[in-house]
Amino acid sequence: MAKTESKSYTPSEHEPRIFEMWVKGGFFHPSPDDRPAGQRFSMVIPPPNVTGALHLGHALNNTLQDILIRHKRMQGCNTFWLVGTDHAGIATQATVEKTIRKEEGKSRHDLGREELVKRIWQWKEKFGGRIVEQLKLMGCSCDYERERFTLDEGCAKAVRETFFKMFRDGLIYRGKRLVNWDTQLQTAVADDEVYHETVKGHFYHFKYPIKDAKPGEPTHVHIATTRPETMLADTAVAVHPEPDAALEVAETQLQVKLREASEKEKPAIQSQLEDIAERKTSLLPTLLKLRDMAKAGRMILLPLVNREIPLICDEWADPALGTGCVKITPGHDFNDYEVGKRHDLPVINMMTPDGRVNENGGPYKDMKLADARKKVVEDLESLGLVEKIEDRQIDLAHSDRSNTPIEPYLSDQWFVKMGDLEPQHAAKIEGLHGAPGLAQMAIDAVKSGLVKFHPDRYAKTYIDWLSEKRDWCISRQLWWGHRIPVWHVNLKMQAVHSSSEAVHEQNGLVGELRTALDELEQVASCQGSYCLWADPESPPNSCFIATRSPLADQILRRWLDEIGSGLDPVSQYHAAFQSLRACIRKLDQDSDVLDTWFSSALWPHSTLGWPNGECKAPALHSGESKAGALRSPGDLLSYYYPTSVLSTAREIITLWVARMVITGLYNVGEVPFKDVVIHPVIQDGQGRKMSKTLGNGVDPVDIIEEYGADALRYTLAELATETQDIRLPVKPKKLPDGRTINVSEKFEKGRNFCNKLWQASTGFVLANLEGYSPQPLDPKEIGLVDRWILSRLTACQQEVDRALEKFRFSEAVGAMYRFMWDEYCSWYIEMTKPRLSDQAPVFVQNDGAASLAQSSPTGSLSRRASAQQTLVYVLDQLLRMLHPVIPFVTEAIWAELNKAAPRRGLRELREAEAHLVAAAWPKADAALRDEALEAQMADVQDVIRSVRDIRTVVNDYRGRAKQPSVRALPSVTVRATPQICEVLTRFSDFLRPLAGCDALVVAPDAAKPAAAMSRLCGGVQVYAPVGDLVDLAEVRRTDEARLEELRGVLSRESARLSNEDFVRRADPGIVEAARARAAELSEQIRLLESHLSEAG
RNA sequence: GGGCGUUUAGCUCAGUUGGUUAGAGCGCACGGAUCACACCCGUGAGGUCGCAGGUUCGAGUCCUGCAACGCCCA
Repeated sequence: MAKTESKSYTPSEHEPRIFEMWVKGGFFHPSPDDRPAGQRFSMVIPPPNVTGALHLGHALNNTLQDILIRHKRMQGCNTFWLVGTDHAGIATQATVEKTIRKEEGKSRHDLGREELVKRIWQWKEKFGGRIVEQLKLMGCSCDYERERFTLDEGCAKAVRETFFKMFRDGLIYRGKRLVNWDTQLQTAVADDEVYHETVKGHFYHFKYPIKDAKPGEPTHVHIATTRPETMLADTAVAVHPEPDAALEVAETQLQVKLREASEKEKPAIQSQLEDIAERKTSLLPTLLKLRDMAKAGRMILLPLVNREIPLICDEWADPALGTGCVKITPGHDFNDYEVGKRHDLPVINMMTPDGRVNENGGPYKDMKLADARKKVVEDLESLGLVEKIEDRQIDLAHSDRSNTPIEPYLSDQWFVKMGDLEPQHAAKIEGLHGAPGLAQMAIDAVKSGLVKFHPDRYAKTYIDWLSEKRDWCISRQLWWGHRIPVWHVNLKMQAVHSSSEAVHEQNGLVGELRTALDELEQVASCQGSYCLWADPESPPNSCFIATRSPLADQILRRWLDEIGSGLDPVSQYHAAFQSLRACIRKLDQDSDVLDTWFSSALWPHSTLGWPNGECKAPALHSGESKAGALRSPGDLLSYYYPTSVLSTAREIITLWVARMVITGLYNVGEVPFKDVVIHPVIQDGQGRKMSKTLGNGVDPVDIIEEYGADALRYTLAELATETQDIRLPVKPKKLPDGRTINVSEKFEKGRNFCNKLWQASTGFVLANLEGYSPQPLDPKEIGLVDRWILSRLTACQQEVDRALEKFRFSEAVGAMYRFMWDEYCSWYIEMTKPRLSDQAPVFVQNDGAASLAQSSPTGSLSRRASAQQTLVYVLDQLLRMLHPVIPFVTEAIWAELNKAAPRRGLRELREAEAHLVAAAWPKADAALRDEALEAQMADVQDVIRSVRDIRTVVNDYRGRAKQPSVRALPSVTVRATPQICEVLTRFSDFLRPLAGCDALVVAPDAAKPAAAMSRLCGGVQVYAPVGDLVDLAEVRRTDEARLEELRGVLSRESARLSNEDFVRRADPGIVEAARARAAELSEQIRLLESHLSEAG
């Protein structure tokens, strides 16, 4: 029958109350104190998207962070882990908009900006707490009392201040750029919010008529496109300046490639070569003529819109592709935009923000792009200008957020300058600290080692990306986010005739405006709140005002209100307002918001209270803050900044890590963190990303429910090697309640580990503590086995320390696993059993030497007592070491251990700390390491394994022969060198029970029993007479096989040694070891041969 | 197209400065309800270290090339 009582560890019985205890105890909520910088440890969590739920990647990342912070907390550091979420602009707005559309059938425009933002906040309040709740379930020791949000007041302040500073420093500018436009959400989306997908499409070949074609000249130019409707905005057609040379180059390259290609690739290359040869005869003459015509400045009549556009020469037109000519649409294609810049072509936009044709599309105005495409093709067809339409696979960019195709779209955007500035300009910017530009400053921080990546190869990703120094587009056409703190000014220009007059007048008006703003600042006591900038790219009647504070905005808004209803003559602002009226015709607040990464970039210092200039920091007292409230920000910043470690995924090294370094240096003057840990990506068993659509995702909360938080953490930490991907085979599991969840049997290892620890601790150690009375011990004089486990404990501690130091989580966990499971449980605990049990004397009585092993310095400590004390001490150390990885079960055991054995230690006895979370990290005591003893123990283990092996072979045989198996061998004889015999004798106490034999004879010259099975290990021979139990002829085969194997090994070894080069050139130690090995092998072979011959 | 990574047992992965007979967990086979633990204990089988060259006395490890897969950036 199954056991009625389950004693397994049940995580759900412990986790909630333990977590509550930690939080109530204030262990996660530190206060700055007098600990020096070296004893402070802080981290900021990579803020998860507020709309999201925790996925396995978060679980991994937060496990690693929690391991780090718990480790440092136990080492006595003042530890602070800031938690919070990201407002995730587009993702959140899209989610809420979708809900509203579905539930109320309304668009954001129906609701209006204010209402939509209100709704998103409501939604955030309702669902935004989910992530933090999940972190709590995982046991993460974040400071939940200081939770932050990238859109909260403190972050808003930091965002405004940063924007204003950069604006003032000339690092922010406005420009017309082609952006990835999402016509559904009507916003620009960043490159990283775009994914590419191959779809079925067509390649349309059109003919454009050439104006005034002369005899002998082509009458039409042939172009091909996948997006016919964009022809409405064509501003040129390009042909290669040297089509003949270009074809030659292409041909030569292909020939080289053909020579080196594998047979498989050759046909494809061959056909490409044929194509080029064909082009040289059929296409090249026309291209050459067109080239000459382009040089002559000839024009093309763009059909349908009937516009004249130039034929130009540009290398973008590849004579080896398509028709050899290419239409140029700078307003709707990224490559064409570059061509347009080179040739100073006009840029025409033919699209409205919602993806229709605008007024530039003439008759096609208001049609959806897809409809316009059909109509354009039809109309060209009726004009006889369509040559052919091919089917083709097209790589199409899609918006990550709406899954609609991206349209390149020309629009006004704000940018941060990343590249190097003019030296005089750079020198004036304090925040650059002498660097030539923002990107370079961040590159230098890594190159100089101020910031280190782990694994260090990721520094390359970071540096390579920053080295492109591409400007950062920071505006998003959304409503959810930090509004760009800029006002657009339309100046009251008079009608002027020349551009120089206009600039002159602009200068004058801008000067007046500046004076008026200065006056406003005076009256409102907000000096330095406005920054004025006239954009040389914009028309002269415009300029921009950046505002530093909400107050600065309120004043401008009030001015607008009063302009509508009449200026208030008694207002303090009256005079300044009048001055404004004199120079401003129109004033609008910029409607865009900032890229979410702009606020994330400030996260490490904005959350610690930057900018603290105006913060009247109250004294910091623990226990009086409300969640979310920011207390004494200045103190946190000076105490915890720079943070210690940042742990994150590699995909945001560029988007986030690089930008945090930039703003940290720019705003605070110090890097935001010293070490960046990049963790691997978790994939499913087939190497695919986990995703909702594939349904292969694993929900950490499901894993916690199934296996416990510790099991989740253990397994994830063990997976965290330095590789970049890790695979986690996923399989669905049906729950009793009908739900199906994804689990992975990998987590069973974590669960089993926790259970094993629980069983060993509560079921064995704690169950054997009756009469526990510790005394100060001299570790040198305690029992051999105790010394052995202490030596192994020390080795493990050293390994764990080394691994954690280098952020090698998997190694640390592996070392602890092996120590706990193999050494503590499988060997040490088993070896204490004879000493703890009442039958212990049975194993010593006939063997005087054995008492040596158990002698204590004073003789007053019984064998049972010393075993108890060491068991407890090692468990104490083990729990401390494991706590950062599996905090719940260790804390649960700790409480039990404190009840049964509150005082513990070796040389000194101490009262254990009440809670493991705040207990001291165990220091490795090198004096406890005894490698000679470990080697002796290895011999003992070998003998034990040999005996067990013989017994298994015996029982295997008996099983097949339908005979009952034997529990222990009747007798075992061990022959070995006198030294080893002496060791074995000292350990003989537990040798017999562990090996499983009734009688044991150990002597260098012990008589070999007849009809014996043998095992050889090292210099030890183990014999067990088994003639009564098995048919020896049957068993003989294993010895023969073993003999064959040994001969093989010996022959390889001998060959090596007979190689003169090896003996001469190899390290002498290696040669010596090889000789010793060969000698030992020869001896083993000799013994085995004689054993076999004796056995007949 | 550029960069990075991976390829070792049926599966998931370790393998340090090149040097014993290449390891672990799971799975598999056999044995075990012995008084911590069947989420367990004991024993075992299972590997031409992706392929081809090279360096070296010696290569899973270093170098070159190739292949497959994955990720990032264009």
